[in-house]
Amino acid sequence: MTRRPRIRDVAELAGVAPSTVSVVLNDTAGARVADDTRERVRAAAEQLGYAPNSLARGLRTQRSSTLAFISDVIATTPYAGQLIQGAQEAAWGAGYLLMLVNTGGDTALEEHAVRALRQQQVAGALYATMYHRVVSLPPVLDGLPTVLLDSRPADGETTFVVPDEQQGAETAVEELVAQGHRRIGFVRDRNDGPAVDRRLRGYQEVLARHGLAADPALVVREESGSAGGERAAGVLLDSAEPPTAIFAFNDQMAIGVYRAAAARGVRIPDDLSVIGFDDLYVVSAELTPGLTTMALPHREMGRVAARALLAELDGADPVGEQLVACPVVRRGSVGPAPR
Amino acid sequence: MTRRPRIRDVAELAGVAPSTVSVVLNDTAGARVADDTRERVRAAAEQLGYAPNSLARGLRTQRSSTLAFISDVIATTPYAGQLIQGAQEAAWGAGYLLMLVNTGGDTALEEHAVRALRQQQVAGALYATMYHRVVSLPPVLDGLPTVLLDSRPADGETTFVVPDEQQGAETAVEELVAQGHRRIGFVRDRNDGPAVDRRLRGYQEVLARHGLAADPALVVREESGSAGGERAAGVLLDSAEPPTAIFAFNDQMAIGVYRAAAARGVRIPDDLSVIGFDDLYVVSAELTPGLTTMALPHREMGRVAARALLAELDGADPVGEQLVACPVVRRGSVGPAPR
DNA sequence: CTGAAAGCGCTTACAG
DNA sequence: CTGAAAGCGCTTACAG
Repeated sequence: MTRRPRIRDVAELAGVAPSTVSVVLNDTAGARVADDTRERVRAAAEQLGYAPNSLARGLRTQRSSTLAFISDVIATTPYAGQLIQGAQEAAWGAGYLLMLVNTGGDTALEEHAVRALRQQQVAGALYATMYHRVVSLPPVLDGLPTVLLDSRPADGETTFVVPDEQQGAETAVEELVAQGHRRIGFVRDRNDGPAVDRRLRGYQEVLARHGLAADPALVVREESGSAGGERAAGVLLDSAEPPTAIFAFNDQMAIGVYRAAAARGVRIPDDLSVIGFDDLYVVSAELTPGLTTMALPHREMGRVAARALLAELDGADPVGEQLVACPVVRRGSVGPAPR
Repeated sequence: MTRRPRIRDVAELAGVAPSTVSVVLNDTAGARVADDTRERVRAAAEQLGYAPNSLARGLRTQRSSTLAFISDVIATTPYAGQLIQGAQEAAWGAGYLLMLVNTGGDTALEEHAVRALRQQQVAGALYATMYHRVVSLPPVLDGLPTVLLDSRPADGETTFVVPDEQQGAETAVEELVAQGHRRIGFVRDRNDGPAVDRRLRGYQEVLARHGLAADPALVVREESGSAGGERAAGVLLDSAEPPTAIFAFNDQMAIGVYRAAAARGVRIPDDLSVIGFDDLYVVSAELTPGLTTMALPHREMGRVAARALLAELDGADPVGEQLVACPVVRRGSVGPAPR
C-alpha cells in the first residue's frame, strides 16, 4: 500500500506551489488564479486521487469538521438509530462527521469521554437523552457549542430539540373525536415529566375545545409499562361509565390496554378505540389489530438539532426550544364510536 | 472562554522546554528526566488543565486514535446500539474514539463517507451489517485495516465476527429435548443464508445426537415475519402428528407461532413449547407467556471486533472467523413435553 | 539530564 | 497572477 499523496505531490505534478494547490482546491475567495493553472491543478489532484488530510487542515485552521454525538443510553432503545441517522444526514450535508459516545449515564465516564472528544477538537456537541426529560449540562461541556436532543436544559440559553408532545396529544385525541368518541380515557404514567405533562395538557385542550366534560375519573395514573397500562385500562373498563376510547401515554401502556380489553371480551376497535404514543415499531405493528399511534419524530429531531448546531458554529445565537411535530400513524385500533 | 493551554504554556510554567513536557507526559520510553523535573511538569499540566491536541499529535505521529464504525442500516434495528456500545467499550479501553457512519446501504454514499473517514485519518474500520450475511468490502476500504461485524467476507483474509448460530440452535433444541420433547418442529425462513443454514444444522445435529427422527415434515419454510411464522406453525399444528415443541428461526416468526397456537386453542407452554432466536427484547418480553429465546450477543460481538481491530493495528495478523456464543434467555414458553 | 531544531500536512497573509 | 514563508501544536531524533 503506497502512502496517500500530499499537497506537495499535487503541486509538483502540476508545476505550481503547494499554496496554489490549496487556493485552487478550496476555491479560496478573493484569490485570482489563471484558468489554465486551475485546470492543471485539478487534473493533477484527480490523477493522484488527492484528498487533503483533515487533521492537518483542522490544526491549521483551528477548526475541525467533526461533531460529537453524546448520548446516555443508546444501547437499550430502538430510537437512538433514528436520532443519529438524522443528525448524521444534516452533518454530512455540511461536511461534518460524527464522533459517537455513549455514556450509559455514568458521569465519570461521560466526563472522560467529553475530554477525549475535546482533545479531538470537535467543533460542537449534540447531547442526546433517550426520552424527553430535564438535564443539566455537565461542566466539561462549558465553552463548547452544544445542542440538546430530546431533553430540556435545567437552565441557560441552550438550544434544545424536543418532540411537540402537546401537538401530538391533540392530534391523537382529535383523531378519536373525529370518530365520534365523547368519553375518552387517558391512561398515563404515574410520574410527572415534560412528556406526560404536555400530553395531558393536549388531551385536556381537545376535550375543552369540543365542549366535552373533563371527568377526572377518565384519567388514570399507573406505572408506564404494559402491566400498568393493563391495570389502568381495567379501572376504566370496569367503571360505571366506561370510555369508548382510550388514549395511552405510550405504546407499552397501550399493550396493557389491549390485554385488559381482551380479558373482558371488549373488541378493538369495535367496542373500544385505542391510540398510543411513540410508535415503538416492533410493538405497534405487531399487535392485532395494529396500533394507531403518534410517532416520535426522531430522525427529524436529529436533523433539526444538527442544523441548529451547525448554525451556531457559523455564529448564530442559540434559539432555545425547537419543537418537532409528531405525525399520526394509522393502523387498525381506532374506529367509529359505538352507539 | 479562554483558549485551551498548549504544551508551550505548560513548559513555560514548569520552566522547561516543550519537548521535556512531551517526554514526561507521554512517559516516553528510554528518556531520562530528573524526578523533580517530572514533578514540576506534572504539576504545571495539572494546574493548567492541559490535555494534548489530538489533531496535532496525530499529524505528527501519523497515527490517529479514531476508529470508523460503518454500518448499513443502523436506523431500523434495535440491535445497532449494542454493537456500537460493545465496540466503543473496547475502543475506549485503548484510548480510541469511534467515528460513526451509517450508509443506509447506499453505495455512492458509502464511498463518499469512507473517503471522508480516511481524510480524518481513522486508524481502522469496523464494518457492520445488521444481520448475519455475506458481503464484499468496497474498494475504498483497500489498505485500511478492517474487521467485519455480523457478516462474512465473500473472499479474503479479513477478520469477521459473527454469532455462533449453530451453537445457539443446538442450545435451543437441547433446551427442548431436556424437557422431554421428542417431536420438535423447526419453522424457518424461506431463503437460505448463513444464519438459517447454521441454525438448521444445529437443529439437525441435536436431533441426531439424541437419536430422534429427522422428519422432513417437521421443517417448514416460510417468510421470516410473524405472518410467515403463523402459517408455518399452522401447517405443523394441523398435521397428523403435530410436534410438541417448535423452534422458530427468529422471534418474529415465534410471534406467529403464538398466534397459530392461540387460534387453535393450543396453550403455551402446556400443550406446546416454543423457543425463538434473536431476543428481540420488546417482542420476546412482551408476549404472554414471555418467549424463551436465544440472545444475539451484539455487545460482546462489538467488543470482540474492536479488540481484533486494535490487535491488527498493533501488527497482528487477521484471524478470520470469530464466533461469539449465543446465550439462552429463559422466560415462560418452554415447559415439559405433554404425555 | 535537558533543550533546540525539524517536520507532520496543511492554509493564510504577504511579497513580488 | 503566483510563490516563499510562517505557523497551527505536537513528537522525535539529535546535540550538548
